[in-house]
Amino acid sequence: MSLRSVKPPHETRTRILDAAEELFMQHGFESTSMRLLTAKAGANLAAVNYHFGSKDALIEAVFRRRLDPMNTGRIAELDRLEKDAGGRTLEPEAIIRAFVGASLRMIEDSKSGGRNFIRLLGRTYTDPQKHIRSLIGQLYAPAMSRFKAAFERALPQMPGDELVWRMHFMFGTLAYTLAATDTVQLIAGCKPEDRYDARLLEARLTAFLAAGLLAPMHDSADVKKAA
Amino acid sequence: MSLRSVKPPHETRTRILDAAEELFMQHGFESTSMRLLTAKAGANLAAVNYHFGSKDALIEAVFRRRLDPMNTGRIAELDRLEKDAGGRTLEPEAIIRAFVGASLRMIEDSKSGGRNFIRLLGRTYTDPQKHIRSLIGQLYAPAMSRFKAAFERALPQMPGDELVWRMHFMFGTLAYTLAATDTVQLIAGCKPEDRYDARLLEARLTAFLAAGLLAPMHDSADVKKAA
DNA sequence: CTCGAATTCAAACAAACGTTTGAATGTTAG
DNA sequence: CTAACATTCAAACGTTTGTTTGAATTCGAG
Repeated sequence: MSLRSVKPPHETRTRILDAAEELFMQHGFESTSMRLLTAKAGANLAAVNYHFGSKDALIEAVFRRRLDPMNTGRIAELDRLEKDAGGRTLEPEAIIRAFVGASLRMIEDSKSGGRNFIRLLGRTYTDPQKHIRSLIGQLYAPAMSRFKAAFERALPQMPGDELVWRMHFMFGTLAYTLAATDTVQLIAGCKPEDRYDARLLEARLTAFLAAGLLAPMHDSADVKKAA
Repeated sequence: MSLRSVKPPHETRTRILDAAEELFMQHGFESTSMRLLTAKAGANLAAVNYHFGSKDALIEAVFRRRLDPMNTGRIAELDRLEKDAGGRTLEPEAIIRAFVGASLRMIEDSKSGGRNFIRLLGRTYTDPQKHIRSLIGQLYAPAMSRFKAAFERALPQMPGDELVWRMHFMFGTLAYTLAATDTVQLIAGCKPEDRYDARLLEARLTAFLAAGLLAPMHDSADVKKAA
């Protein structure tokens, strides 16, 4: 009985998930073959089908493993904020920080594959395959409705459809910022040194999002007049 | 000599590009087979390799066909704005409108495949394959540096790295808004009726982006203190 | 140790992939 | 018409894909 035999519960299962996370991020779902994946995981080719059933089921497992804890953490953080505030209404910026903080905290974690996952996730919101998008949507639904309710309380004067759009814009900014690593940075001729100084990025991102969320309402008369 | 024989210069070439645009948008690059693509275009399986050389070269041609005119149009619009303004500095919101306008105008065009292309484009900024991202970056480079210079003139007090980040956020918001069709909308429980009323969307998007661009600077002391 | 379940393994499966080939067809100019 | 070129076509190429199989191996409980 060696020191290492402390009974890892699903060792190869976990190794496969880690390898999948990294390879899916690097090459995408289709371009990652089971042969490359299992080789990287140090497992047999048949291991994926044995442990997960199919490649599609593996993809689903990759997202469930991280997304469920991440979003329950978001909700818990929001609950904590509201409890601390007593009856007072929350600052919109505090709600934003609770949402983006969960993503940015995961990006700092380069030890486990959190960074890989966040970049993979950001790209998957716009994946061509409908069943993948609907899986993501399903995993996000509880947190999203919870945060929408919080924003509605914090911004009672904002029309419902306007809030939905501004949440959409905010979500898009976050997703793209985390997923796109070089495209615009290179174009703008910027050194990517502080790219993932998460604290500085959080300050910049939160300032941008809060201003956008609180932007003065567009004059709908202008829109109709111009039409 | 029938009426139809008015000598279309590259009929099948164009049909292939149109079919590729739609199928790449629906299923992605890898999941779109040459057999399905050529069948939809009404061409022979070998036609793609004959007219373009390879599947990768076809992908490149799909982007070049639309992206080059779109970005030269952006630059021309910006030139026009600056000429009309004489020596006065432009409003940041006007610069934003010149940039997003080109995308939104193309989305209104459902006759030709502009709408398909915009959604495909929005997803491709974060494509896993590096040579695809670098192609996009190369096609965007002239417009991007031109708009960066315009923003620098309009916002002389903003530090350079802050401007780069805020342009990155704006670009991401636009890209995601155009590419993501259902993910967040369904989550938020919103009817997608006015999804592509381009005029209303432009008003909403411009208001959000302008506010974000002009957001009060984050206090870097806060960032360092918290660290 | 022994048995039965869980896991790993090498090998093979049929299907689909992008690409190439060489002949057939269509088009244009002399 | 003929010659030369451009395009289309059916067929086949060699790889690679995700998955399955059945035997070998490992492992934990009686």
